[in-house]
Amino acid sequence: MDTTLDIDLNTNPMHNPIEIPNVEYEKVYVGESKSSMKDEPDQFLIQQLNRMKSENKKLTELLNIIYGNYNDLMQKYSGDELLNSRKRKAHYTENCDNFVGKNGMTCSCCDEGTPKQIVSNVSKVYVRIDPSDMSLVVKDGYQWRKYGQKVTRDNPSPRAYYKCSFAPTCPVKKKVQRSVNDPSLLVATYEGRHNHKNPAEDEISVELSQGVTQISSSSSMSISMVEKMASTLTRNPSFTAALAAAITGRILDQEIEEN
DNA sequence: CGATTTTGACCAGCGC
DNA sequence: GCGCTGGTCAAAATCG
Repeated sequence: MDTTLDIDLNTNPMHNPIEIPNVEYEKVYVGESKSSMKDEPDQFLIQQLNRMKSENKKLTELLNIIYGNYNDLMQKYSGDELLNSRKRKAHYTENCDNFVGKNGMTCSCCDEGTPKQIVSNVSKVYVRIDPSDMSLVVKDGYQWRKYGQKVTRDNPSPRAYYKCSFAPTCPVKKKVQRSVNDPSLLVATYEGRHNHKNPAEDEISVELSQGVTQISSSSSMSISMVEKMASTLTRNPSFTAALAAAITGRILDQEIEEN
């Protein structure tokens, strides 16, 4: 059974059932004259900031909804293979699973069915890949160094072991292996949390700031430019990966707070 | 030439 | 204690 859920990273906020103040958005970009924008660049930036805050709030709400849906889903799948205990006693408790589709992703975590001593920074990410693709590579925005590969007993496909390239400063490790049931699904298990920024996120924030600078300095800007930016970002695998990482990080933070 | 990957050896936990 | 297994190490090979 395919448990992968897809979220379309579309550029149209109204696609989302949660309403985002798009009217205001259009007013800012289309309705205002060039001169007024030139006269009040600060006000324009403040409006931009407020709009982004508003969208951020909506995204947070959406995330909470996804979170709730995930809990429902995990209750149904409490006996699922994903939660099977390892033969070897684990020194951690899995507390977050993430699902990443090829064209989008959803994420949630905090399995209520797992033992209660929780809190470790272990998460799973599922990546849909081309079945003919034999590489065990999960593009998550971080740089990894492979330090081992093993064939495990319960899965004919090899498991690859990676450490963060920033090791030993950054203690994060990940294991990547094809799903035993679905060879087109890569299962990446992350252990620990990065103590540095995601290089891809840095890249994206640079792109974004450049874009905003370009918009605010342009007298002939249009919504198409914004759409183009959004399109560029959503087509960028690093962006979607970084988004997944950011969401995972947020959820883990929430989990730690709750415990 | 430095960084990364490959791969066999080694180590430790677990069940019997 | 022994064998099985997952995880890690480290030298050699490969890559850019």
